[in-house]
Amino acid sequence: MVGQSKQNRSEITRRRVLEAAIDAFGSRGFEGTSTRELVDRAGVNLVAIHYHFGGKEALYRCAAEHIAHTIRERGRAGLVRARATAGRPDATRAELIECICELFDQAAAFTLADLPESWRRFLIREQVEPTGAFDVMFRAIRPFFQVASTILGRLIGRRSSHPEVRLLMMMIFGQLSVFRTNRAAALRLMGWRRVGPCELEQVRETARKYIMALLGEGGTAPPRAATRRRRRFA
Amino acid sequence: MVGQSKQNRSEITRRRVLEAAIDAFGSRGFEGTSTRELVDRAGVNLVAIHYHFGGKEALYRCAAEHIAHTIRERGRAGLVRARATAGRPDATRAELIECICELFDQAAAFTLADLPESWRRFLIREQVEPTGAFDVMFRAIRPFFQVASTILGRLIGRRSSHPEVRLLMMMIFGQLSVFRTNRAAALRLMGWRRVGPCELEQVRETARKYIMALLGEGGTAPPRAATRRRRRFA
DNA sequence: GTCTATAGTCGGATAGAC
DNA sequence: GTCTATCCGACTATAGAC
Repeated sequence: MVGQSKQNRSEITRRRVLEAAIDAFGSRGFEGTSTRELVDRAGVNLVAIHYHFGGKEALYRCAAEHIAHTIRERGRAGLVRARATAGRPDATRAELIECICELFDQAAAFTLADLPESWRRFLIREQVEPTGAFDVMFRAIRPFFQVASTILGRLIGRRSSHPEVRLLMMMIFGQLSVFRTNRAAALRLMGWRRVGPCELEQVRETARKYIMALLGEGGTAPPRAATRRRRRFA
Repeated sequence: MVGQSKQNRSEITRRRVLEAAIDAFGSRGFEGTSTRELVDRAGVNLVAIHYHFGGKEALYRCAAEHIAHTIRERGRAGLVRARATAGRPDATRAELIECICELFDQAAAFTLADLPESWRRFLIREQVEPTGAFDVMFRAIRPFFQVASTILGRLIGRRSSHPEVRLLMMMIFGQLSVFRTNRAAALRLMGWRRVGPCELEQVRETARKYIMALLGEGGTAPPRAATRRRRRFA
């Protein structure tokens, strides 16, 4: 029982440090974060970082791996569903469209709402100035883009690696991510105080409408299946 | 002559420090930048920062003001043209569409190509974690969005402050800015090495096409006036 | 495994000579 | 206006007690 408890304690310390690290690195960057502040927040001793991770830099890499792991876990189910549709040769156009809308819808929910603010900052930071940590996280995100380009490729009749497909994919993604990466400007211009459930819903509905338009399905856009989700406005 | 030369020298020092500051702050952030590194790059003495700006923090604010000033200068001409069209009650739909395309086209050229990489980072940093410096820069950017929402409002028949107009505007902007804010992922997914003139051209052409589609002008999209600009591919 | 104590480095800021 | 010299605080990392 004692040995078990000690192992757990070590694991708990690791976890606490890791979560405080993502939070702090995300908010103030690598240089802006001191290990003292970090261990204070985590409620562990100063040397815990060196003991458990080997140093500040190694901790940063572990933080990236933890984010990558979480993204993978969170996205797995949706990815499996999307791959199933994308791989079915007899999938109808309507099914493919619903599938791509659903995929971006989930991406929006995840990156704009579910993901904690500091995690979001961590990711953006690495996009703008990639260190080795970016590769680690990108490997977790890439499958989402791969299946998205497969579906979009089928919809516009080009192979998934065609520049036209990739541009379409990036630009649809941009329609969502602008509310994350240009958050300060977006909030001011939209007159929002934050990107909460109500705002997210507006973004999702609009994105869905625009995906249709970009795919040339302007007139036929059906409202999102009302049975699947009932979202309360905040 | 000597007095003149001294004044110039002072101005030159200020300018050198300011430019090195934007570069360094943009690349490594406020905390990640040391004043020693900064003055080395600028080729001035360590105390120049305190003498000319009053300290590291004050220098940061001045850097933001310098960026705001540059944006204003750079955007003035295009803004005047766009305002003229936007304010003309008899402007045709085709003219308004050309005007909004032109506006975003310029925004793309500016933010994706003309703006130095470190300036871009400075802006993104302030978007994600706004300090007082964001307000300074946003005041320079806002007029662009104001005229854009006026034009888009006329095109979709709503007042410029309507959420639908604002969402449309943000999402069109997102289509462009994704190549700046999610640059690391964008480069990998597009298979690009950088966002150079050739890549910019692809983004612009595609954005133009998609703006048409979002405005419901799918079938009638004319290619961009061929006489106005001949861009060499890199 | 966790702690205290401390080494060694580097940061921003200032005083005062020229 | 610009420089050198220096202060003092904060940082990461390590040694060694418990």
